[in-house]
This record gives sequence, structure tokens and C-alpha cells, in this order.
Amino acid sequence: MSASATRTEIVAAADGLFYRQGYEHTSFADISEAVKISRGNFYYHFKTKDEILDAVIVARLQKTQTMLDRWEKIGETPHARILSFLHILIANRADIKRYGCPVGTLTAELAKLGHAAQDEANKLFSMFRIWLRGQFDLLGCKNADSLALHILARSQGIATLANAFKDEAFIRREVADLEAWLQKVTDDVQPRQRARKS
Amino acid sequence: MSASATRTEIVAAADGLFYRQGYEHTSFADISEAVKISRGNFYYHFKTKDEILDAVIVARLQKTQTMLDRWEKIGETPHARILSFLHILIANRADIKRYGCPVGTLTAELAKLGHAAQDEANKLFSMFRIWLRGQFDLLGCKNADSLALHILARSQGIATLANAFKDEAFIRREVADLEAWLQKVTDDVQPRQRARKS
DNA sequence: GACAATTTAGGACGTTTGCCCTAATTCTTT
DNA sequence: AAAGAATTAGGGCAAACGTCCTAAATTGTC
Repeated sequence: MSASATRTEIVAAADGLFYRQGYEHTSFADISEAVKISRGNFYYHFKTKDEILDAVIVARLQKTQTMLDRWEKIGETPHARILSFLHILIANRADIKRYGCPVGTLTAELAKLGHAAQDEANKLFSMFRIWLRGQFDLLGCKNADSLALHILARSQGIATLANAFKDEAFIRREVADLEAWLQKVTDDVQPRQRARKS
Repeated sequence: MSASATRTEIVAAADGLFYRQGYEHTSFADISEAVKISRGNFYYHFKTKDEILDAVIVARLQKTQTMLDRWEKIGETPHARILSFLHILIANRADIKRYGCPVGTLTAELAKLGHAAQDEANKLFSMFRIWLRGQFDLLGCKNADSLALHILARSQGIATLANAFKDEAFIRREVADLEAWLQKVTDDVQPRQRARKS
């Protein structure tokens, strides 16, 4: 098999393992077993565990950017695009219930490890933050960055508690609450036609 | 030194290390070095690492219960007591910025490890959840449990993002937002005297 | 089909891990 | 002060860890 193909497989397997069982708890043996290659071959592609982590983060960043670009191209309103973001929680609810948010849990783990890659991992958060800020800007919000952080924080909280309590209904309830909040934010800056009266 | 005193010291040291660098990343050697005792003595008090974890969780549960009882005894209104809960975020902002929330990060780690103690650790969340639900009940809220989960989730989200972005101002902003939210919840069930007009 | 480069396999390294044992020390009781 | 119990020290164990090496297999090129 081509080198890049094997490399891609390794990164994909490592990505999943890091998500499901954590970075530190995942060993070289775990990954090479998942990809069904020998440790020697493994070492041929990545010299250190840190290198794999870097590659996984880069892959996640690319995947995230692709997703954001896709939402952008659909050409909907900023309001609708932010809803797309919120609905990740619904779409991934099964995984979130079991393993939490991939971004939040990784950054938390790396922060505790004092790992050199934590700045890189934080870029995942920043990517969402900047994108969300852009959407709120388009909406005409003055405090777009605060709103972006707010919606990010609430998403993280939802993931954390859904994971602890294994509660999908909670996710749905909180997402609905966030949707209402977003509607209110939108209405404040772009007053809609009132249905009747006045 | 008495056995219980040494044990208490071990638990306290392990508690701090588990919080600051994570459970798995903390070794027997780390703890025994922190308490300045030999590994043999260590083993005299705890046979396995899991036993230490259990003891740490029990200690945290007791400490939390004591705190909740204290808030209860002050005899303030439920509203004021919930504010006490919110202000933990402010009081512990420096640690939260560096290490995240002790409850959230531990439960997240144990969930990934598939550790047997995750149910025990989740009791920390449940303890807050039940207490908060009780306060919202006293306030006269119908959906007290949902409100409890909501405030818990937002607290978790605040801790996660404050940790990632190392941003204390963000904590203050979000706590203020939560205070406003709480005020609204309170007003909805216990209408205050309007200041003027009407 | 020969040759070189790329890719893979599998074992081995030194270290650290969680865990366990025994001997020495300290404390308590009489 | 002696005897017994409680506590501590320190070494040692097998297993797993991240890392590294060399030889075999595969691939591509002419």
C-alpha cells in the first residue's frame, strides 16, 4: 500500500482511539493493532506519539474547516448556519453520550498533561469561535465574540453532562433552549414582522 | 504518625494531583513523593490505585456535602443559595483556568478509561444536581430538575472554555449572564414588586 | 527480469508502571 | 524496660510503555 494511504489509516485509527479512550490511555500497540500493521511499520510513519497527535489534530482541523466551508456555501442565513452548528449535538448525540465532545475532552486532557500540543488542539476551539463570531457579525450583533463563546460554552456543557448522565433527552431539551436563545438574539438585531397586532 | 493522619495526607495529595494532572497520569511514585513517604508505606494504606481513587471521591463527596450543608444553614433564600453555587466559578477561577472543573474533568476522564469508579464520580454531579433541584423546588419551579441540569451544564461549559482560552474575564461575563437568567427564573415564579409604574 | 527505493515485519532496548514482600522502625501497653 | 502491635522503608517483581533497529517483503523503474 502507498505510504500516504497507510499514514491516513493510522491517523484515522488514532483519531478514533484518542476520542474514545483518551490520548494517554492509547498506546502504540493499540493503534497498530487497530490498523493491523506491525509496530515497526508504525514507527516508519511516526517516530513519536506526539507526532501522531499532531497529525490527528491537523486532520481534525481540516475536517472541521471543510464542514464550516460547506455550511458557508449552502448560502443560508447566518441564523440557519449557526443552527447547523447546534445540530451537531443532535447528530452526534450517541457518541457524545458515550465519549463527550471530541474537542472539549482532548483540550482538557492535554491541558492536564501539560502537553506541548495543547495550543494546536485549542485551534479547534478557535476555529469554531472565529466562525461563530463571523456569523454573529453578519447577523449584526455588536458583541459577536461574546456570543460565540457563549454558544460554544453551552455546547460544551451539554456534552459534558450528557456524557456524565448518559442522557439524550437532556441534549434535545438544551439544544431547543439554545435555539430559542438564538432566535431571540436574531430578533433583537433583525426585528421580524410581527404576526398580527400592531 | 497515626495511620488515619497519613491516610488523610495521602488522599489530600492524590486529590490535588488527580485534579492537576489527571488520574491516569498520576503514578504511585508521584503521590508518595508528594507526601514524602515510601512506596511501601503507601502500599500499607492503599493496595491499589483504584482504592485511592475511591477514597479521593469519597473525600470530595464529603467536602461537597459539607459545603452544601453550610449554604443551607445560612438560611438565605433559595435564590441566594443558588448564587452561592454560581460563585464557586468566581472563587475558583484561577484553578479552573488552569485545570478546569474538578468534577467535570474527572468524570470525563473516567468515562474514557471505562473505569469502574465512574458511577461513584458521577455522584458528585448528582449531589449538585439534587441540591440544585431542591432549591428550584423551593423557589416554586415546576421543572426544577431541568433547571438544575441547565445551570450545571452552563457551569461546566464555562469551566471548559475558561480552561481552553485561559480567560477569566469570560468567566465573570458568563456568571453575570447566569445571574440574570436566575433572576428571571425567580421573577417568573415569585413576581417581585415592580419598582414604579403599574 | 534485475535493481533500487519504498514499505513492512518483528523483535529488542531501557524505563516506568502498578503491585507486592520483608525487614526495620516507631508507638502503645504493661 | 520489655513485649507486642502498628507503621514505615526500600527493594524487587512481571508487565507494559515509548522508542529504536535490522532484515524481509513489496513496489516501481529500466
